[in-house]
Amino acid sequence: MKVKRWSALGVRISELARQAGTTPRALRYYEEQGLLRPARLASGYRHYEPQAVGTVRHIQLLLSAGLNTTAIAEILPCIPDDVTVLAPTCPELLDALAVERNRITTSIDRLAAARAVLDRLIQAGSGARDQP
DNA sequence: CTTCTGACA
DNA sequence: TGTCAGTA
Repeated sequence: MKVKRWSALGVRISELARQAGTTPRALRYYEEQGLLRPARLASGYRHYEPQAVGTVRHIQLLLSAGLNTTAIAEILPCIPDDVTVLAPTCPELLDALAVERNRITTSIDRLAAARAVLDRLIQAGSGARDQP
């Protein structure tokens, strides 16, 4: 069996990006934000462990949930490397998540208010459109 | 050829 | 986030 025994436990940035469905640019950004801490090869290239794929997916999920990188940096360490589905590990995590939930609720309220303004504008102008 | 850092839009 | 430059 001719396996690539030298990198059997890790991949370089392009590979991880491919496996996680993202770009090398994003992975470097995550690291800059303290979300990833890849090892470095003698060449200076970043070296990611196999479980990094899961970590990146967690990051993307949290990002899509509206959390900023700072919040994710605090939450990530509460998630086991091998976990498949996101599940609370630390009790403090629940409080942090509640804070984020409130942040999202506030955003929704602001957007709803903005939509209400547009609704009024649209209704006020609907008559002028028929008889220009 | 791939990646790295820094930088610009 | 994409992309370019100049390297290693």
